[in-house]
Amino acid sequence: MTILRIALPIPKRQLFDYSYQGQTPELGCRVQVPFGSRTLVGVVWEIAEQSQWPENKLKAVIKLLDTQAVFNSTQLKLCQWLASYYKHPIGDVVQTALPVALRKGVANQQKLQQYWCLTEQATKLELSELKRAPKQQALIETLRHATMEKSQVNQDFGSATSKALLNKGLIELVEQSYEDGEPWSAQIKISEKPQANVQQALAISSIEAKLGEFGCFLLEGVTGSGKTEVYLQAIESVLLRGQQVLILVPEIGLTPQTVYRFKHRFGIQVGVLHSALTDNERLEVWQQSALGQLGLIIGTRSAIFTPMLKPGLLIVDEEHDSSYKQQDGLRYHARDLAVMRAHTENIPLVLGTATPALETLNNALSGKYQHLQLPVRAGDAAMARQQVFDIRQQPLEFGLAKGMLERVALHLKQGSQVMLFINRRGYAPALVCHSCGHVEQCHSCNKPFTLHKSLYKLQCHHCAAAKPIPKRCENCHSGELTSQGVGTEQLEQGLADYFPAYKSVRIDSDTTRGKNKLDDMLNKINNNEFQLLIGTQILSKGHHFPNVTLVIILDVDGALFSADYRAAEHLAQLITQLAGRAGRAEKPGEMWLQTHDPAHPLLQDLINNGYGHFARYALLERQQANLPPYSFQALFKAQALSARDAHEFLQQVADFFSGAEGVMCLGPIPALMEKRQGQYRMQLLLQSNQRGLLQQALNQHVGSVEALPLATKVRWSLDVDPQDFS
DNA sequence: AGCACGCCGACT
DNA sequence: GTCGGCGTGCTC
Repeated sequence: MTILRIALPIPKRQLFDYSYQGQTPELGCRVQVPFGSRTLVGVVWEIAEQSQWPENKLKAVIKLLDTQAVFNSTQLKLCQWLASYYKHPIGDVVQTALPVALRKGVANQQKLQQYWCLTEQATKLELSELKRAPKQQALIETLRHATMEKSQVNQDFGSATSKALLNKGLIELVEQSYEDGEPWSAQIKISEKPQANVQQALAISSIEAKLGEFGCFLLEGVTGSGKTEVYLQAIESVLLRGQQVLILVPEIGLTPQTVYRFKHRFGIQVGVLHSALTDNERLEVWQQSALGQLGLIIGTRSAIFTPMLKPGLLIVDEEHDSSYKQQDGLRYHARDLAVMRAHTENIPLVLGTATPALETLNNALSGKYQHLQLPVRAGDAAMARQQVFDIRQQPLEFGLAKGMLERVALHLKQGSQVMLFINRRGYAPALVCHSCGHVEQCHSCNKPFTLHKSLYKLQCHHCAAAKPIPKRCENCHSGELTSQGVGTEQLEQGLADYFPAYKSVRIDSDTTRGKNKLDDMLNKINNNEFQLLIGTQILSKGHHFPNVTLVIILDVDGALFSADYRAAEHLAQLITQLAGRAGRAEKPGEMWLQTHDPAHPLLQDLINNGYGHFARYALLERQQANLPPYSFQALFKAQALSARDAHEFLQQVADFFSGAEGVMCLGPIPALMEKRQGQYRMQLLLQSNQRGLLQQALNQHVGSVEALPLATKVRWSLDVDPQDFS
């Protein structure tokens, strides 16, 4: 009898055995199996002759769903690695790696390609007959040159346009198998490319020299130094070899312009994977890539799982970006997985950024990665000059010092745009009673409510809680409630009142919610419709603001004195990214950092010597403090309605690890956010100087942790290489 | 995870 | 008497 050992979407670190009659399937095929009272879709992970499970309790596979495995050998290996490195249940890993449609058990068969072409009637048509329908006219015009895929038409013209033309009998839908279409390798047309400068050429040839084998590159290029051109020329070589390229970009960086740039350069279809796709659209890209029908695939974090028939190159753009680390479930880092993937596929990997993560820089400095540098800014770019502004004993108006307001006025008068950066949404981060000092707090999170004046609400930024703004203090009933601190909303309002002649806009997650809203706003900004730009993190990600000549960061102190040892690194990345995206050669920008500690060594190092120097200094500090990347961490988190349960559970976990060789055990201690959404949160940090020892200890004990009686009572997770300690 | 089983309180 | 609350435990 054949026993199939199945990975099921169940949070247990084990496989489930089923009997199977018939020809033995490949590993990586999906099956439908009975599980308790339900039926589940799982993946054949191992094949055995016999089972540990008593034969009378063994159930049979209901149905084999694939004749060909949905995972190729590379993906099987990567899943295996993920499960073993992150100590995560294999079934859950498989679940994460598979597109939703395939998880549900739909057939993994490619649909027919559908594209629109003109009917005979349309060839005789005078375009002027459609002059009242410009969109239809444009589509006809486009189709006169070439047929176009249905999905592409929907994206570019909208489905209403094609429907109208279909009804008029001017266009028709033609179907064919993707395999019958012209392959992308035959479609490549390289449009004109710029001449690479010396450093770019060196970087390109270094990458090209590694094609066909494993190699990891850190491409460190200041903003505007032409990283993308290096990508493009390396991609070109790979495509011309008939191989595929997978590019990862940060969540916010996947804009139509990014995609257009690649599509336009090579004249081929680009597979795009982002969060807004439907399950079927995602599956389609996955299938096309797996069958080698796409030359280029661009996507966010989870795109790293997309299979390729003929892989040639991996690129992780803005590799320092924190969105590459998944923060729930399987807490993998897409950049680290990319390294593993490049290794198993035997292809090169390029990690590109202006501000490398300290882990990555360390690997480059130690020679593990090849370090490619682009120090010169090409074309019309110039880095904004960075300076600190001492705000000790300075009165602040809506968070801004007087001297800063004067700078703002000056730049506005010169017809430039001004950008103000503050990492707090809302009007004010707290509402305080002036007579008794009581602060309005969210009862589920024990954190101050954020005041949102425009919404007439107090909102908790850690859970969904919100309530009307109270008139009186809930403690002493005094009517003197005052706001404490400054958020984007207050800053915008203050500036709007102070500079009534100029238009202001606020760019944060409150105002950019909704499809294309951010994109619209950015376009309007670059059309000079606004002069005062107030925003959060979002501003630093991937967008250029050539008309901005003044950037002010209001609150750098928070990050300099944070309990999170990565906060300074993130602040430096933010400052450097912002400085690189404002201004241009004939209109260089200036940047001011408001601080109470103008002499802070990290801050001084950053503004005087640049990110590269700062990062090396910060690495030295990490080394002295024995922090990552010089040590290795794993973080157990637990949350429960009672703080005692969470603590008790982690104490038992700590007891397992207390004797582990070379592993230090810190905790259990309350998490930085002690309470969230009504749950008490604790954590236990494990640290070792050797990755191997930490892994060994985890291997030895996760099983026992999982088996603890309390493990079913509290919500717990294990985060290997944690990024976020909140 | 999700579902059944089970043991207690408030309803027609 | 039963409907349903969610604690516990199991699933090949």
